[in-house]
Amino acid sequence: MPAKRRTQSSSRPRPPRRGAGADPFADVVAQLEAIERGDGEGELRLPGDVTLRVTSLAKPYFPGDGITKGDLMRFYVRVAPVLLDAIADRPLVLRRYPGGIDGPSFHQHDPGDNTPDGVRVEEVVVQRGEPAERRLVGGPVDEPGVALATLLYTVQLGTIPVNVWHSRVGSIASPDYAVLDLDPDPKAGFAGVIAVARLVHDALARRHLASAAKTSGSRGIHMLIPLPGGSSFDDAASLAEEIASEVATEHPEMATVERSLDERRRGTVYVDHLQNAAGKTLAAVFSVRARPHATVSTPITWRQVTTTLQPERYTIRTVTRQRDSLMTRWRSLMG
DNA sequence: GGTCCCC
DNA sequence: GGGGACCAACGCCTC
DNA sequence: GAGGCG
Repeated sequence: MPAKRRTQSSSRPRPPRRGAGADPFADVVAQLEAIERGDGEGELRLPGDVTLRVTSLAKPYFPGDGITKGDLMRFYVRVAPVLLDAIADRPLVLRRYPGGIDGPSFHQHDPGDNTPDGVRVEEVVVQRGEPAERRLVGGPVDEPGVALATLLYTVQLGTIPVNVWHSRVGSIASPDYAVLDLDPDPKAGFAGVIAVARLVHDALARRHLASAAKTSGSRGIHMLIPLPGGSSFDDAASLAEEIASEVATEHPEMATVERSLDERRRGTVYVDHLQNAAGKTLAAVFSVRARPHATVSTPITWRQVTTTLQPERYTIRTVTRQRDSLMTRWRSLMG
């Protein structure tokens, strides 16, 4: 059973707050709470006359933390003002955990032929010269009902992390960022990740390149480097390789680009530059990870990239409390 | 988690 | 209506 | 082509 939840004195949705903190989907949160308090099954009414059937909302997805499928859906609705922008027009790759994080999981690209009305499916040219394939695609920014339905449908299927392509339909061959994934050896720990992140940041700054950082939600940091329009995956891959190799060459005690676990020097941080390719995905900002405590990929500032930063402190619960400032932060980092 | 098929 | 079988990725690297 | 890796 889910953990005991505070009973609300009223089922009335909270009035939206003003400014950046406005909560345009408070009513959807309230609907999810009502359905979960009932038998866990129901029909969500979303903006633009879109509806979505949801089931099993009381099912524990993070059993050690009392976090249910309904809690996961509500979290995504609460960060939707930024998350929907981040995934708009991007093909989605599902990783489904139908029994929660302690059960089996599997990947899914093809959404099948029977997706509900209101959920966005597009024919996407996955590989140049190959026939287009059906893919779930993050809803367009000007259709919040479709965008929300598509996101929540993936969760309805048991998806936990929101994994998206680096490019968007309409310019599917052009990633809008390059990514470096900093992943510490167990001996390196997060202090090592922070040190290497600063080195990467400096290497980029020397080239007058901006970057944005977020916790991966796991043990590392994702660094995103916005690219000019029209950049290719080759452009992204070669930039990422150049930066990663430079840092690893200059600081072999701290950083490595060696992919083999056996060959990787202990105590180093793996600077993974190989994810810049068509069809590869990254956990979006505010994606929840299928890990204990429901950790969240959370924007961080350079002032915060210090040894006091503890990535495991960013969870569904803590990020919900700070969401207004965190959403504002990501908007200022990525425009 | 969803779908299809068969009892 | 219930139960059971079956389905659900991929790119890039090194060897 | 297989296996490792993410």
